[in-house]
Amino acid sequence: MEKNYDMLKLENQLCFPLYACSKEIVRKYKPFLDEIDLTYTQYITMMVLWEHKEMNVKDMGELLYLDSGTLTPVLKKLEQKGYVARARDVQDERVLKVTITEAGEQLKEKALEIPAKIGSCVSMEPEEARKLYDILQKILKNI
Amino acid sequence: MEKNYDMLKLENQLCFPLYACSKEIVRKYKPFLDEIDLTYTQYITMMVLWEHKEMNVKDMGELLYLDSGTLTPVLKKLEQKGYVARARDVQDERVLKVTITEAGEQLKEKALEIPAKIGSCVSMEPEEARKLYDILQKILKNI
DNA sequence: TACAATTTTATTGCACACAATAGGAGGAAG
DNA sequence: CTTCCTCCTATTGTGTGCAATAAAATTGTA
Repeated sequence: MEKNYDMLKLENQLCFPLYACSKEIVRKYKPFLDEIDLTYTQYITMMVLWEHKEMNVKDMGELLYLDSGTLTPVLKKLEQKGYVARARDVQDERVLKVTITEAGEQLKEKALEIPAKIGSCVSMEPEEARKLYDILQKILKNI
Repeated sequence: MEKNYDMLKLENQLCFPLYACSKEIVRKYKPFLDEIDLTYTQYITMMVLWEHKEMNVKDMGELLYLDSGTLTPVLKKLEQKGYVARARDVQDERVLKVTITEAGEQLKEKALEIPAKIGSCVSMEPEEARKLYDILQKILKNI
C-alpha cells in the first residue's frame, strides 16, 4: 500500500506560512525602523518600556517571549544608544531594572507613525485582521 | 491635546503575536526534530526536496522565503549529513542543483509522523486552522 | 546559623536571517 | 569579438534566538 506523504508538503503545513509571514512582515518594518535606527527586536523591547517606563528583565522576557540570552545583548545595545538605563535592584541584587531614558521617551514620538505606515503597507480587511489576531492570541495562550 | 500612544502598545500590534506565535510553534517542533537531528530550517528545506527530488538554490529560496545567505550554509550542513548532494549545472555553471540522496529519502519515513505530533501538541479547531491558513496565504500573496 | 534549593541574569555555543558585497558565468549589443 | 549587463551563488558582518551552563543573590529548611 502506498503511503501518504501529503502532510510533508509545505503547502499543507500551518507552521510554515506562519513562519514565512512573520519574517516577511518584520522585513516590511525595516525601512521604517532604519529611520529611527532600531531593529525589530529593539523596537518591540522599546514598546514595552514606552508603556511601562521601568521593568525587570524577567518580566520583559515574559511579555516578549524572549529569554535573557536574547534580551541581555539587546538591552545592552539600547543602553549604548542611550535609550535605556540598566541598574540592579537595591532590594534584590539579582534583579536588573531596565528604565527608559529621556532620549528613549523622545524616540517614542518618532515611532508614533510607524504602525500606520505598516498598516498601509500590508493592507488587510479589518475583519480579517481581527480574526487573525484572535486566533494567534488563542494559540499563544494554549502554548 | 494629548497624543494617543495606544498603537504603540504590544497588545495592539498584529505583527507581534504573529512573530511570537511563529517562534513558539517552531520551538514546539524542536523535541521531535531533535529525534531526527534536524533544525526547523533544515526540516523545511528537506520538505522541498522530499517533494521535488531536485531543485536549484534560487527556486528553493523562493519557495522557502530564504536567500542564498541563509540557504548556502543550511545546504552545506545537509550535504555534510549526507541527505543532499550539491552540484553545478552542466548547462549553466552559475546554477547549483541540489539533489536528495538515498539517505535523504529514508529520512522522509522518519519525518512522516512529525506533522501529527505537532497537531496534537498545538491543537486547534479545524475551522480556525483553515481560516488562519487562508489569511496567512493571503498576506503572503500581497507581500 | 549553616546549607541546600531556587531565582535571576549573564555567558557560551550553535544556527539562522538578511543586507551588502563579491565573483564568476551567461547573454545582449555594437 | 569585446564590453557591458544580468543572473546566480557564496561570503561577510551584524543581530537575533535559544539551549545549556555559570554565577551571584535570596529564600527555605533542618
